[in-house]
Amino acid sequence: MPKRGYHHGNLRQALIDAALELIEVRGPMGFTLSEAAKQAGVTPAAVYRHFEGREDLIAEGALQGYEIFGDLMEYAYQNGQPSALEAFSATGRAYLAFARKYPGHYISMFESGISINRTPELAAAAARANGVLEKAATDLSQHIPAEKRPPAPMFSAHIWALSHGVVELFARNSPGRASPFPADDLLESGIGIYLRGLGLIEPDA
Amino acid sequence: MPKRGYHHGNLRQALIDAALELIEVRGPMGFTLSEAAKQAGVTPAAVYRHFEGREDLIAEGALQGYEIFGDLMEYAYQNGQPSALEAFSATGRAYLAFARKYPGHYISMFESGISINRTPELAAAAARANGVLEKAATDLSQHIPAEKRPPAPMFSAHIWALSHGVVELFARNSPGRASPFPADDLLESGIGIYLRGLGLIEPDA
DNA sequence: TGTACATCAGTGAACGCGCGTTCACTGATGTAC
DNA sequence: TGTACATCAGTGAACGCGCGTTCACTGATGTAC
Repeated sequence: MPKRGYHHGNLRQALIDAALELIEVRGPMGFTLSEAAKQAGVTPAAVYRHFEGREDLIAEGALQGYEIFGDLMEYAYQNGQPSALEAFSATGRAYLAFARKYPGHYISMFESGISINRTPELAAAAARANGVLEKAATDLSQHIPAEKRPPAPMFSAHIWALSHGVVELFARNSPGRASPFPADDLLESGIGIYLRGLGLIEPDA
Repeated sequence: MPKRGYHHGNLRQALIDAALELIEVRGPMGFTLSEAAKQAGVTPAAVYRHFEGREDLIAEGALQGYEIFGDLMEYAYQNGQPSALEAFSATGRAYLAFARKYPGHYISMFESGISINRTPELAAAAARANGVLEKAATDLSQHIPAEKRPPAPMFSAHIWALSHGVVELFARNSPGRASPFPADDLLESGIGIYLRGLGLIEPDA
């Protein structure tokens, strides 16, 4: 574990961090390699010592995002055990918390146009994160009477879509679009109503 | 109603159409004024006869989008009358149909970073579209026992978020992210479960 | 510990490119008489 | 109908800019002896 590397210390990570900050501020397309280099205190050409190019830099940010995301989801899932319901709810909250805390990562992952199949590592990291949500959904669906049970991937997709929509429309400050309610409340209550619709919590709770 | 205008005919609209097509293909930031001009068969400088600049061109596309969107939502709402439930469901379907049919408009409206308050016309058009969904939600909420009734704007926001999430994650071809189910089914079933959770449709329907 | 050498992270200049925007212009269309 | 003039939509050249990427280089760091 080197305290400081050759010249910069850890330029590779510094570039990724700079890129993520810029992506958060300028959007995925507004991000420029040159500006990231400048922000890391380095010439644009130096970037090519660590990355193949602009796209590669973004992809690396997305990869780290999926890893953090997967960790958070897994932790939330474990933490909610042994209650399937609590585990599921916790993953929903973790989703929003991640989007809040790591907006640059979130944008790189979901809005940058980077394909999930760009590299095997990226595909694997994304699959792992997705797997946690699906597992939580599967656990939960055991509690639904078989005849009225929707496929677990379907209601996992519902929750994912709801979460993503809340993030995009109400958690991020869409210019001029005021949130009618705090995003957390919106997601929490939305999931609550949805789960009631599945018969998983009491109708008059 | 001129058959053909001075030189081009109706360059203004041709530019908007070209911009919308490009935005659909290249994303909101990948869109360039020059390319739109070229696609309309005209010099980039000609754009400035009709628009103040690049942003103005995008904003005009967004405005037309909100107008079409508002019309569709209103039509769906009216068409579902007198059933509050049917009217509400129809607006949900209309949302997805709009995103499908007018992707360029959709992106200009929700993903381009154009502020809704850029011009009074834009703000008004957006407010009208939003108003239809809120009205449908309000109508519907009359059927919920008052003590367990969430505020109408809240559950309008839920449905909006769910719809938006489905569009972003599963209707648009996110690179490498395969949809587990057709988007329509996903939205329809999601809304169904949600409404059941509100006690608006029979629990064992 | 000291010296000679190898490594390689970062430099700085250069490139070709397409961008958004400006400007004086031109020439087709519309209008007055 | 024909002519002279006004309008103004679109042209084409030019601008300054920042971009991503390349390249030969340099000089600090690490290593062998």
